Amino acid sequence: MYRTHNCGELRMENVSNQIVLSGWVQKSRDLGGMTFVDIRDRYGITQLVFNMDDNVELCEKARKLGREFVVNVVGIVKERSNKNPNRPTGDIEIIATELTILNQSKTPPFTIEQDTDGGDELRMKYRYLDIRRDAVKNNIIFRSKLSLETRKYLDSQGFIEIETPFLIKSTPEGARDFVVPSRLNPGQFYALPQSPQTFKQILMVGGMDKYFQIVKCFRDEDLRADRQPEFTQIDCEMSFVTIEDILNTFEGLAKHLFSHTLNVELPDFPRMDYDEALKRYGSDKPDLRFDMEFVELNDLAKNKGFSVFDNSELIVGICAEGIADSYSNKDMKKLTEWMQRPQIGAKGLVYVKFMNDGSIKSTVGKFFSDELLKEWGDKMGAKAGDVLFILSGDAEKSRNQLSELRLEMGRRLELMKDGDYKPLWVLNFPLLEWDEDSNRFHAMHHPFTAPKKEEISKMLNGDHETMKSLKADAYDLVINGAEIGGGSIRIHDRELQSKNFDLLGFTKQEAEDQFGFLLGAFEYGAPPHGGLAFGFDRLCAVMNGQSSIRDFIAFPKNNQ
RNA sequence: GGUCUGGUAGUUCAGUUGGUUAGAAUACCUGCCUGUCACGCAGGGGGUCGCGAGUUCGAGUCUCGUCCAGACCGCCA
Repeated sequence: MYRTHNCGELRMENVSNQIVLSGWVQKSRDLGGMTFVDIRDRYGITQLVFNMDDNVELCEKARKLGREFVVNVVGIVKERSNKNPNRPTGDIEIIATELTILNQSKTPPFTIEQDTDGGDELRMKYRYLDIRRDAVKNNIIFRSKLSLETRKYLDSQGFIEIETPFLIKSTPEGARDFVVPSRLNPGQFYALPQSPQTFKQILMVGGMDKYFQIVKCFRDEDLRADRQPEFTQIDCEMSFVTIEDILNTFEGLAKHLFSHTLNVELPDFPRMDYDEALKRYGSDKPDLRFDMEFVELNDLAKNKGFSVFDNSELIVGICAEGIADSYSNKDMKKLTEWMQRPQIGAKGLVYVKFMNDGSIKSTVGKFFSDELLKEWGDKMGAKAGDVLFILSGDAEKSRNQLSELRLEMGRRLELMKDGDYKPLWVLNFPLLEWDEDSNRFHAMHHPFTAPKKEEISKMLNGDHETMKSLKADAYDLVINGAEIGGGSIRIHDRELQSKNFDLLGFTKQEAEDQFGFLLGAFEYGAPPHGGLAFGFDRLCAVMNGQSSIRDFIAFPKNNQ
């Protein structure tokens, strides 16, 4: 009648017409011959009822069950009769003949239920109790399924899973390394890999054309809700491929995973240039579950006598639908203050309300005529009832700030719906990023990323400004505004790689010391190659509509 | 490293302009009830208000310091 479950609180087995249940029970009440034992929602039934009938001894035992016990119950299953027609049916009744208490439990510090009353700190301290909760357990089961499906798909595509070392030589740039003292070389340290990047490139030189690994990576940086210092990547690399091959292969992986774990069939992923993403959404990882695109107003708002706008590099806005009448002046003031918090740092927030009665209210109403404001509205697709939010100033800053506002309005207007998945490839990232503080270039992706083919000559001969504009064959997969993965075509030529290290401020000696093994490998006919890595924890979280990755990790790190 | 928010019963929280013996819900214990399903009823135990100093006749409440937690920024090639 019931199959055996290995992965639940209750293990059910048929034993000669009897059923044996093992697991945790939570509460019980002696009901004079019948004991009700609540368990957590599972198997689609709301609870099990252990019917002890007139077995006084069992009743006494069951009665003593306090908050959490591990029990073995032997009994016969029957569908519950339900005398109250208003109550839902489907409960299962067990006519119990034996009840063995396998172990007892102290009163748990928080309720072990779907909606627990435990705070984060408490749940982490008693993670072994927390994991018993379906909310966490199902996540961890999902994670297992996801890694299994990843291996199935990549195997079907001819990929080979290869392990790379964890105790390695430290590499500079990027995040801080975790270090491990070396016994054989006192005073020296191993580093833990921030990613298997160089190893997988060496595997390409070694002819392992399609490599993958589900691998732990380590970065000694502060935590976030979607960031842990040790995290898991689906790390991949392929030889003799174009960007198109890589995108198609891993779009295929993403589709396979959605299809085989969530039963969601994703349409082909749209693609967008990095530059376009910034222009339209102010972000290199736009959340496409809702529109609210940026509209630039320089031509309609600049040099019309409002000095703040006149002195701005960019005037850009978004249109939030249907809130003109519901957002009071006070709400607007609060929103402005929210934008002015140091974390966002907007100087101010201009709004134009198109009221439902046809009137227009705006913070800049005395500088611009209603006709002109109407023109802005038309350009931005505003209807009666909508509000324009406008920022101005430095182009990059304004776009960043407006992007935060866009997401906030998306949250407030509940435009990000559960079960809605909007993937996006963001393409053609810049190769280099100028860092004002250290007065040098950083690799936007990493130092092994290749410039686009047509940029190579510029890269070899160009001046400083040219370097800033170089584009790379680098790409990110974004789903619902979360960066799920990224990768690039790599440099496979020793000279070009040396030039790149040079641009990044490495001396010849440093490059040789740090990456000599890779440069050396390139001299033996390194094939053109490229790849990418998916953030496994984030993928789990995004697929389940959760913003924190913590509950997909059995033993997440606490903040120090 | 920075900004902000918080720390009160096992737990989640409330606590007014500083003013009797610091409350609620839930959990826990005892008894009653028994076809319940957030069962119900009656009773009970449980708090160094994070820690330290200060102001005051009087501090959970105000000030300073400190510790811890969380969010965000920095950081995350």
